[in-house]
Amino acid sequence: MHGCAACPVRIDALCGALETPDELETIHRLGRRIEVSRGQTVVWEGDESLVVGNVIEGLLKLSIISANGTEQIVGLAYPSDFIGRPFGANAGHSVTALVDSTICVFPRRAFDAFAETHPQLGQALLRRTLDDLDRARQWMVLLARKSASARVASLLLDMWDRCPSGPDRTVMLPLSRQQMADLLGLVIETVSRSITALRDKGVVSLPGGRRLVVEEPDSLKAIAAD
Amino acid sequence: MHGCAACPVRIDALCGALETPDELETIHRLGRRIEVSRGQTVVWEGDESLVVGNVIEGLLKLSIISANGTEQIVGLAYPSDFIGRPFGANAGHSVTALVDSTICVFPRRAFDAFAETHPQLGQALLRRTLDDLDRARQWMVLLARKSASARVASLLLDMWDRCPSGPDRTVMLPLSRQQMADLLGLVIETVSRSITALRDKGVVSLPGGRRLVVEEPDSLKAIAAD
DNA sequence: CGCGGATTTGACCTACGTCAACACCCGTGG
DNA sequence: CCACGGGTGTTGACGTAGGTCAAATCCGCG
Repeated sequence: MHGCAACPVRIDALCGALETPDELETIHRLGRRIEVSRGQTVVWEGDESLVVGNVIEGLLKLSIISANGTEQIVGLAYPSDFIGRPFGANAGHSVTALVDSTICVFPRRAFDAFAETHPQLGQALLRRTLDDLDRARQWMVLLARKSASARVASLLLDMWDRCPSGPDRTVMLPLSRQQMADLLGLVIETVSRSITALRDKGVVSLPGGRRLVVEEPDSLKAIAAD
Repeated sequence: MHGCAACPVRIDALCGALETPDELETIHRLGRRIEVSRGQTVVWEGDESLVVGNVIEGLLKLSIISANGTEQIVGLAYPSDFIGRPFGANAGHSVTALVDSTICVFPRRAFDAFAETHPQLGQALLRRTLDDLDRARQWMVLLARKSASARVASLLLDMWDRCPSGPDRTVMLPLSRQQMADLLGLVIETVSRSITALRDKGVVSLPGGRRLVVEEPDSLKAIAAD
């Protein structure tokens, strides 16, 4: 028993769309809560997605290896986000844990069948996917048009409001410089230089250990805008 | 009467998911076939999408104006593609005709209601949206990692198999250099230079008037790969 | 203390952007 | 028939943001 009733993301995640005790019971029996450790991959680019599921805790990356060998991170999955590729098509990207995470997985075929017979769930997944698409397109603008410093500033702002942060304006950055670079379409040195430039301007400070303090949110927003 | 039965894209478009005569009749009464001329916008970025619909004939762009004023094309809509943003959220991008086109539009609210009561349609839209998302992420890799010439080569290949082309390897390019630049995250001069470089290498030839002949498909593919 | 990975810093180079001419294509009108 | 003009595309000269390569420096951990 993993207790959907006690699931910390039930309301926000896809399952929140299910209402009758009957439905909940069925999906409950389908799902299995698993722990994935940092670096572990749960879906491989190009393979049929064997599982789909919800992120309960942690952070995963969605990534594609480009022809020239560099990795591009095409999305992040935070708690309550849905991962995997339902309905037949092969996964367009890998899904890998960036930090130790716990996810609730369903066998893909069983999930497909369940979704087809429970319109509520299909509906909810559709809305979620439309939102993901909007976000992906917004990110395309960043990749295509923004300067390195604007990209970095955008990312830091993103993480500031999506990541566990202290009461002061401190964020614990979950990404290495390399991962930021993979996400922003830059190289590691450029990310590093951009961040130190922000520090030198007093916009952020770096108390060490992947901690970041946003000293001047407005300046950061201005830089992020381009 | 605009005759869904005679619609050239009915099978491929979203409506292909509807099966009973009853459903078809209902959606038929909801839809209206309209002509949009080159340059005309049917959905505005940031506004609530008043209409959604299917492209019947022509080509539209999905675009976002970035903070610094440059336009980024985040997608193209070919015949049988779905356009507009159902379900509440404001449109993340504008939709504008690149050439004179004809589309079949539905009032957004009525479509939303119809989709919620007809799971078949919701299902079909979900599959389509998942595909769009995969494509958008693939495009992110191009924008983030590929060289200018690889981007241009990728685009030419894309258009070669999606656009009406002669029995020889001739394509009628539907995009101006500016539009290609907006799509590829480049400036117009760079696009122009890349294309002439391809011509000089004998990979393509340009018989004038926006026509393009792919002389060496394999070379073009190699360049597109990076 | 010493090791290995992550991050920073520096010197240098190049792909692409910028700015400015110029050429081409086509319809209009003298 | 040719002159003209505006939109679209090409070419050239030049500058720079960010990539590359290499060397410190930092930091957590046995």
